[in-house]
Amino acid sequence: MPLTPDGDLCERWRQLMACYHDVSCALERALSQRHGLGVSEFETLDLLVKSPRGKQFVHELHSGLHLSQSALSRTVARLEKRGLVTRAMCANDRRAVSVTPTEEGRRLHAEAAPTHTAVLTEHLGELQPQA
Amino acid sequence: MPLTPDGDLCERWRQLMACYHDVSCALERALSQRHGLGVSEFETLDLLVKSPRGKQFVHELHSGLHLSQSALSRTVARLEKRGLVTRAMCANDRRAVSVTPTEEGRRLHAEAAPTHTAVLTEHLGELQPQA
DNA sequence: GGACATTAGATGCGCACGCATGTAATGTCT
DNA sequence: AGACATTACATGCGTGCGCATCTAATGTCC
Repeated sequence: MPLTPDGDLCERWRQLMACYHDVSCALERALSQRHGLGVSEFETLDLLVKSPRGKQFVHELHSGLHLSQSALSRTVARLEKRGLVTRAMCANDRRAVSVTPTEEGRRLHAEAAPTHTAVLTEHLGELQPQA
Repeated sequence: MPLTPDGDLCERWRQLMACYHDVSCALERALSQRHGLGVSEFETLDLLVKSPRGKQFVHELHSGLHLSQSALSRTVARLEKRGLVTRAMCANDRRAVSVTPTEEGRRLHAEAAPTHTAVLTEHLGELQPQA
């Protein structure tokens, strides 16, 4: 039984949901238990660490994450409170806030990334990459 | 750019998330605005209406929905409060609770189903049904 | 039949989310 | 420059979720 049998839309949606929830829950559990990070927090940290400039404005992060603006704002606040990122006002545009990962943030990300990959491999690996 | 380029796992996960959130949010908005139903509520109602016996036990619904047992319990409670389903104790096993859609529930489902299909078609239709 | 495990469902609790709104800074238009 | 719209972010609020736990009923084993 293929992952996307071509069948009706409803069936595709069902399978998409099933797959998403499976991976999503597994990620949440693994990241949370082993590193004390929620999925949103990890994804945010991930974007920051992989950013070329080493930092991102909040609205830049917003376009790369599936989070409402308010949720993102609070996620960054949580990360800052835990010392994983710092927030700084931008000089050019004093409305903008740039977010920079701290050393601790980079360390935790490096620690959690393998967990992230492992879960993805386990839950998304064998599921026919295509075909 | 194919939906699932075979690329690395991370990219597939990103696309899966993007697709899921897109459809999920669109569904939530449409069902909520036009029919006052959340996605979980619609899915629950949908399972009930399409059930051969015309009713389902809560734990049967549980295996067909991506909801925790507690979330499902509350979802059914919400549906009952709005008169869309009725809960009844099972005679054979007095722990079990069977859930039956009311006429109003069936009516609302019939009304909302086209919305559901429309959103799915719009957001999941053109996305290469397969390869 | 009595002790213990298991199953079905409900509920207390804390949390992350989205929506609406608030605040402040910037852009635009005349 | 002054009025108004827009952008960037924070925050009050309500809601749905998962986890842990509780109650009650059923199953199991001696």
